[in-house]
Amino acid sequence: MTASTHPAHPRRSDATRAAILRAARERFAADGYERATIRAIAADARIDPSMVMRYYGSKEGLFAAAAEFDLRLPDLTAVSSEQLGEVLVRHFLARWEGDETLVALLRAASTNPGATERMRGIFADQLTSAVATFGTDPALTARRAGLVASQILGLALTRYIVRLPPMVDMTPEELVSWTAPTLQRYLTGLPQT
Amino acid sequence: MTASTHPAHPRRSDATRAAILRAARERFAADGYERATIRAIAADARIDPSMVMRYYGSKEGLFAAAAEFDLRLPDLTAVSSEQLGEVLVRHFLARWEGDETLVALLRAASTNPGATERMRGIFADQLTSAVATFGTDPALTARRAGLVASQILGLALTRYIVRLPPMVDMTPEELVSWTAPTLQRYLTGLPQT
DNA sequence: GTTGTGTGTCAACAGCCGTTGGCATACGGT
DNA sequence: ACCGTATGCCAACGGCTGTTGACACACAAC
Repeated sequence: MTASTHPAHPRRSDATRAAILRAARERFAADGYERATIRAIAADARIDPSMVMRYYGSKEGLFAAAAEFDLRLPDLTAVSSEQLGEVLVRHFLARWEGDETLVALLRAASTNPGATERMRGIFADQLTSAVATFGTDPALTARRAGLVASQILGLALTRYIVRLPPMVDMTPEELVSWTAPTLQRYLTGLPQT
Repeated sequence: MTASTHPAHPRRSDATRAAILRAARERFAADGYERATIRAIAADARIDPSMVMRYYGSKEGLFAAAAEFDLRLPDLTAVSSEQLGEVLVRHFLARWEGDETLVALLRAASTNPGATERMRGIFADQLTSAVATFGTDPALTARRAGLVASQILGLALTRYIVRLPPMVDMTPEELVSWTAPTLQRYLTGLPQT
């Protein structure tokens, strides 16, 4: 976003901006929105707190920048219909383990209204539209996506936030093999009663 | 706890204590741990903030009292083994809809370490021991309980915290019919791979 | 070299927070 | 009627927070 838009004028402060963003993501992920203070984030980035204000306007603005996120869902039309569940869990797990942005967003979503809405938007928009790509009953796609979100977010909550021992100890592959059938049924199973 | 232990000496302040606790649960459920201020809770209870300190010692103490919770899981040995999932979801949904304590605990668990540990304890102890009552492979009971927790907590997170529209709109019975088979498989299904 | 602009530091403000101690009042036992 | 105790309010403290404005320095353009 920063360097790519103005390649001729790379700002000297781009490194600082990036350092702030990285520290912010760490703190938000570890402490949640209200406990993560601008002073602590600035200290992590070895910079004065006022710089954060200058570059991101406010704490809300900083969080908005730090929680920018794209699920990068794969093209589900290219997946055989009986493997949808497995592909989805595997993708989400990889996305979660490799990027703390989602953990930051999830932690903050419980207390910060803005974060809640962003989380809701991500899963309502990106996931629902992905589910809609393969043709099922349009009236059902929304709740199929909602149910998938409930299991995916429950997985993340118990593994990364609450850290329930069995959920932490299981390997990604074990988690996939247990939860893939669940998602598969939510996605393609017959509507229940 | 208060009146029952000393039935001969009902404190005159029991009503105040209860009012504080009720207001605290509401605020913690609505705002989370850090945004729920003692001043706001005291105002809701129409009382001075210092009273909260006198009766509960500190904000942590107040939260500990407000988040006291028992899942009251039914005796699963009395349930036919193919109905375990349905019974469990129905019980949890009823417990969640009727008592905001769990929502308060869940909201706080994302940011407050004490709340996280309590949540972990509740689901690790109460749920695991309930799952252990009907005889399955003891080596698997912990992860079965963990998986059940992931779907149950994911349900609560998407319905009561993030408020994903499809998860909010579904009736409890619809939720039961969709998720009961999931829990059933986590509880009694064959170990995957 | 001068000027202008971007980058960074420092000190401080106002506000809210949890928490404390003192003081008034009402109650219950004798 | 008296006294100890419980209950409640009030004012204030110290600390931390997001945020702001003034000031110092570095760099690029001309």
